[in-house]
Amino acid sequence: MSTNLNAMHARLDLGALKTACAACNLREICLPAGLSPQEIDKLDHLVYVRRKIKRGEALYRAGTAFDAIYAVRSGFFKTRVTTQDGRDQVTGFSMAGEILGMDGISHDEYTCDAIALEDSEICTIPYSQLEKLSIEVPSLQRHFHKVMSREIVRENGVMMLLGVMRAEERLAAFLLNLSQRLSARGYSPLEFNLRMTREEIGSYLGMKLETVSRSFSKFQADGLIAVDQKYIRLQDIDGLREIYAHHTR
Amino acid sequence: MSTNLNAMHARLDLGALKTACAACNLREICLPAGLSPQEIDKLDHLVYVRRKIKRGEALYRAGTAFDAIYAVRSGFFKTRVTTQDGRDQVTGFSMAGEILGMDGISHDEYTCDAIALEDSEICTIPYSQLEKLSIEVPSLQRHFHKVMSREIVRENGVMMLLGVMRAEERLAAFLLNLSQRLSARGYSPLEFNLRMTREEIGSYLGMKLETVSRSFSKFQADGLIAVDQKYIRLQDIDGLREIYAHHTR
DNA sequence: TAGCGGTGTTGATGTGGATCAAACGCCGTT
DNA sequence: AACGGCGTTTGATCCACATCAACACCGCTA
Repeated sequence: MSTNLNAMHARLDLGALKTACAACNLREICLPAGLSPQEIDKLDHLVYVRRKIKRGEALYRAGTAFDAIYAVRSGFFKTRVTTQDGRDQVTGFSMAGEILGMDGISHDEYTCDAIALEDSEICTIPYSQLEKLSIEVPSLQRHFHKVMSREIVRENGVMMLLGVMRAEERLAAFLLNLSQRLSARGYSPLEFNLRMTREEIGSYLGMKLETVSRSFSKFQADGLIAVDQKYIRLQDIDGLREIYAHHTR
Repeated sequence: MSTNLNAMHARLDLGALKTACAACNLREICLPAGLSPQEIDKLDHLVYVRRKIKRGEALYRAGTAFDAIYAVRSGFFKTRVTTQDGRDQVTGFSMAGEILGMDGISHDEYTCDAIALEDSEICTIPYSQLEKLSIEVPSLQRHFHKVMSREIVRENGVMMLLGVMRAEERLAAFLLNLSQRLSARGYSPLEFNLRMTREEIGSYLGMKLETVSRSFSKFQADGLIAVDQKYIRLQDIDGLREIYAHHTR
């Protein structure tokens, strides 16, 4: 558990189990966004467990008792809901700095599964303590509300995708969204490796993996992107935007 | 403004502009759910504006400044998001006791339109005051979090609808959901009048109005429901459940 | 009482993407 | 180096739903 040779992050914990939002380079996009150094310090006392989740493992599963929300420290997750009969819908992909588990608040149990798509690390934020601290630190309360609200807005956007857009528009929207989020984290907005399979993309976008694959091929043929397995390079981002905006027909 | 001859609710305001959650028959399903009488009393000071919205009018629109959330007192709303090019997606329908406007928190402006589908009445809950009161009344904070979380979960369900279910399954899910919510409000779960058009149902469910109409006719032919324009009677609710559960194929 | 616009139903036809099927590349295993 | 399995690509075919079109109905207003 304390094999903290994970080079990139070793400086952050300095041998302590306790994490340090104050020293985390995600603090501007994660839960502490907008807090003062003093306030972040308080939050640090709350986020006391960092946990590693291996690729393929669940951070939590639908039906298990809710007691914490999670911040993705590193890695990549999908969330999905499943029906009795086993069909499932990917409801989102989460990357560093994003918050997971808010679906659990409503009924004191999680309603979806959160599965790591690569070896990942998360910070545990016990909900009861978050509630308490929100009372002491109004700006934390406000920011947490914003995080939840943002999730609502994001899901509205997905409903739009699924409800009115056609296959290629959805995929263009998906790529542009990924690009933008990677960019906000200091990565290249123009080239990246997908962490999910075609099938997972399809599930998220409400289409079959074959259609995802075909659309990728089409985009490549049209010079919009270069695809090599999971590696994607956006070659004509305006072209993609045009496809995305073009839910005119 | 004070033509409070609106028979059903006149007893509630007794000539005062101030609303009274304490006396509201929706208090068990609305924002005050779970609060003690003393706490509800505090909330009452906050919910000081009740407003009437006529059928077709907007409670708020995307892009306008956010400063309050709203509780539906009576009536019926749809929320929708619209793209530049005018296509829109109905993201939800709201009835008495449900909360609107939480999408506005994230970026200090509303991101969707909330349109009354019949003459309606809403309670305004200024957000800044809700924030303050949440600090004083932890159970209010908790319940508000639950309300937001429930919205996230609801939207997950819609994503499931849109992503993996076929037309008749979606419509069955829609009817069962309406039935359940009406039932929770003391109305008959077996017969009701739709407040929205076929087109609005279709937009919500990601299908065309013709398909909605055809599916209604199919259900009727199969003896599952009786349809007479907006009037719906559920005749075989288990049959509907079977269709809904049957996203096996 | 007629006319009219918004809404709903139903039929005929078209099509985007699903389904079915085959083959290939990549990767870890033996 | 051969093997098997998973993920992906691509082609052929199918079908659920969209689209196009005509008409019916209902509540208005005049």
